Amino acid sequence: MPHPPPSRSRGPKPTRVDPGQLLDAAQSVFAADGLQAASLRAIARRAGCDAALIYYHFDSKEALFKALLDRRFPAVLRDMERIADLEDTRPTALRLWDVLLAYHHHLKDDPGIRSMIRGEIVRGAEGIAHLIELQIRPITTCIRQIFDQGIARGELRPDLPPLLATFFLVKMQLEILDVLPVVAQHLMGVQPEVAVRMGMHAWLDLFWRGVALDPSVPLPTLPDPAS
Amino acid sequence: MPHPPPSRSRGPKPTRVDPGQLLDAAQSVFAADGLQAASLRAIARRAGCDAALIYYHFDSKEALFKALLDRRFPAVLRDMERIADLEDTRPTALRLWDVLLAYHHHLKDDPGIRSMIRGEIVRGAEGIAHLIELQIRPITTCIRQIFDQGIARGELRPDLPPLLATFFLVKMQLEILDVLPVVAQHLMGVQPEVAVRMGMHAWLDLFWRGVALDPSVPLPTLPDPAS
DNA sequence: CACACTATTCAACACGTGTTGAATAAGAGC
DNA sequence: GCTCTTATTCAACACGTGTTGAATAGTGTG
Repeated sequence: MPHPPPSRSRGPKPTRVDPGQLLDAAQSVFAADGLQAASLRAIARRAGCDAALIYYHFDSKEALFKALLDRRFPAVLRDMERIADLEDTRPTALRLWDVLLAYHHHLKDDPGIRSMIRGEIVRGAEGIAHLIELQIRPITTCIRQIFDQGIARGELRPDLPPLLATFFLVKMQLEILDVLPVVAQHLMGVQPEVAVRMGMHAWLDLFWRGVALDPSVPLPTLPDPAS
Repeated sequence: MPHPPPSRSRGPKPTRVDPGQLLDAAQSVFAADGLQAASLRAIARRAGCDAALIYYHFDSKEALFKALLDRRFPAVLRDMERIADLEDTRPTALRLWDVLLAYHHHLKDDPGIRSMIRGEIVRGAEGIAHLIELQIRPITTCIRQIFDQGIARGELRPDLPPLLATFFLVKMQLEILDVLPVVAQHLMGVQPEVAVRMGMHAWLDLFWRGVALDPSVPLPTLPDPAS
């Protein structure tokens, strides 16, 4: 008997699994395991369906990940465009702090996307590199504009290389989100959120002295990141 | 005929494959693919032997990786201990630059170890985390001492948090080695070594202003990293 | 009621993985 | 020349992977 019972479980369920739920599941599994190590079966398990269903909604694992980026990055870009607005005349230090806060807000709960992007960049990935550049470049362009404006307004050193400054600012913020909590817990026994908060303040403090035209002017009071 | 020819190729080869060669092969494959993605068969192919031979010299993939760390880190630690020596009375800025140079010298050709360590830290790896801490902690302790000495000598801000400063200094150096070359090539069309050199100089310039007691004293001339 | 469409699962495929046990060739020691 | 040890390969195992094609249950439409 090769056909034991004709298995009653096929066909649409009463509770449908829409693509959004699949993306949610994919996000948390990617977040926990990374792009390479995350398996479609694990994602399906989390979404409460079979792995094959993913292929009904998406073309491939890579397409699933691409959809994840498409869902997440526009919001980050919108925030950055707001901060980089020419009519924003607040002190540059505050605007740079807002940049850090925006990264914190959008990416703090998604180590998967952070490590993924970084990993693909480091590996010089041919596959989705152009996509990443498509999503990331507009964001870094905004930040670069903030530096240019800060120089023009006489708040920043005129010899500051904006591209490297941008790299330093956001790269360290990502490392504060990714690495610092683990290191701080091991070495200081400090809770992750505390480590991130302390790290962000210390980083902008150091960075500001590094880029300001007059490092002796103190930083304005910076609001803690919302947890 | 289940036994076609009794296959002449077993037994020791005239050209032996000693563990050192296996480590060399492992290093470059880990470097290219990362710990998780690197396969023993790929390592064996590179070493010109069968994957099973790895199990003759090492207990497992993880033990192979551990041996790799054991071979590499003592040299880094020795350099750091030299730089952190209390009798080194050179300007603190120069000593910090030496720290960057040491990282550059020992790790510039080994993205594998860099990404691996970082990856395991980020993942909060239980498995080899204690090992990593065993190898890494002494190194960071040295750097921390340089900061403490710099504060005591009146060169650095007394309110500087040494642990976070250490984190910032070396984390960015690693990102300059890992990420900056790729980003710089994409965005500025600059050669990798040039990007690293520019990045290191710009980073110490920014960092020094951030940590110095008097940011207005200029940096001494810093020698380029040897390529 | 019948038909088409949609969302879902099942079973399999081909492949790659870390790992192991047995077989075996070369060299060393007696 | 025999034997023991060492270094090596082969073949397989059990498993996990991304992916596909067919089967099927529910839903909406004519």
